[in-house]
Amino acid sequence: MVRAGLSPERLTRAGVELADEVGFDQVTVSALARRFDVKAASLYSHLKNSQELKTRIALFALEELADRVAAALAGRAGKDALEAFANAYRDYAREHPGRYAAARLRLDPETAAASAGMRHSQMTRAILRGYDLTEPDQTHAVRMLGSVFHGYVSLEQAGGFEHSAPDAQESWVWMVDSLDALLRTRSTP
Amino acid sequence: MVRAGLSPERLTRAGVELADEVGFDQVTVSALARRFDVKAASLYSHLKNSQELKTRIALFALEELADRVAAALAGRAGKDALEAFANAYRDYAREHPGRYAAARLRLDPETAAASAGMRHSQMTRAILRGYDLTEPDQTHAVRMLGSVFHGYVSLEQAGGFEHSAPDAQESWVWMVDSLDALLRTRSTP
DNA sequence: CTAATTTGCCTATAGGCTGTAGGCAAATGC
DNA sequence: GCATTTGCCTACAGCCTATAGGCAAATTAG
Repeated sequence: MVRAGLSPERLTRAGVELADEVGFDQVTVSALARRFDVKAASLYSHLKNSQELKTRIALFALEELADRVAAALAGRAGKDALEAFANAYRDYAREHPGRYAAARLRLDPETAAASAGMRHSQMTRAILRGYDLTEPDQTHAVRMLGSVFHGYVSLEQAGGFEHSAPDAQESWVWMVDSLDALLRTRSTP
Repeated sequence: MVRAGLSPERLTRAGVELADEVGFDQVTVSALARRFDVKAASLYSHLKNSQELKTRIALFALEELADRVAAALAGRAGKDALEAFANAYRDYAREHPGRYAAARLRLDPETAAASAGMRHSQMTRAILRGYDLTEPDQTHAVRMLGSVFHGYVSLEQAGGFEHSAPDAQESWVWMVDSLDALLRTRSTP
């Protein structure tokens, strides 16, 4: 009986791919075991439980998304940075719907603190440096950007803009434009 | 053996309450049966399957939320209407997290068409009458408002603003203010 | 008012997922 | 080569969805 060569890392990787294929909430220990042609019970030597699997996938997605956003932001400022940030976010969600859903998993405080979550908020704040906002406006703006991008991507993924004109892409551009204008209005140079 | 007096309507009502108590995705046929002190199999005379239960709860929530928003909007216009709309939305999510989650369930096209979903987009458009937007800006604005309100409420519910100052309420007011300013900027009287 | 029918909830059952316990064989170390 | 460790296995228990068929309560008909 040849061994499958399981490990937490390989299981996480496969879980990440499974999430994109069948949806994050369809990721189960059973389905993952089938993918390795192994019995479900065997996975419990490598994973404490299914929650740990989901958390690992979420952490992977948060990290990957942060990397992408960081790459997109490199060398950009102002509206350019805002657009790059917005598009990195939306593109990731479109390319990897399961990973994006995973990234929204609610983590327990200590896991969240050790996650790439901090990088995300730091990068959002970095964008706002181009707009000269002072506290508490900066925090308000961070929350607003997070809300609008997440909200849009989430509604788009749910098919909310599918059967109506104009194209979702147009609204996205309009929205990012509008946010840029708004932030410039709020800036105190 | 005294009968429990089940019906699709009573089951839906109880499901709605269960959703707020334990979370929408913890609503199961089994849990609902326990609540009526009845075996799970008995519910299948009244419900086709668990999907139907969830859909019914979603439709109830959409309707109830639309009613609330309609009441909040009555007699208001402009920024006043925008604030009322925003608050009706957020308050509902805070008071009834399970119902709010249910309202976000993806419905199949024909069910969606027969739902209160249309009322929601019509009411959003009604608010924008106060800002003299022309197409396609109006559609873009409808999508943006939907995104930002849903996004904020969703992040707030996920605890995203819990451990940081200032209070989530302050950011909300700031955001609604900003959206009003933005829409006025975009208006073409 | 009783008898027939319908309706409502039951038990039994099957299949899927999570998770634990204990077993055997492959890999590793001495 | 032999002992130990490791990895995946079977078996099982508990909970969930869903179907089939049964019996008794409620309703309708004569």
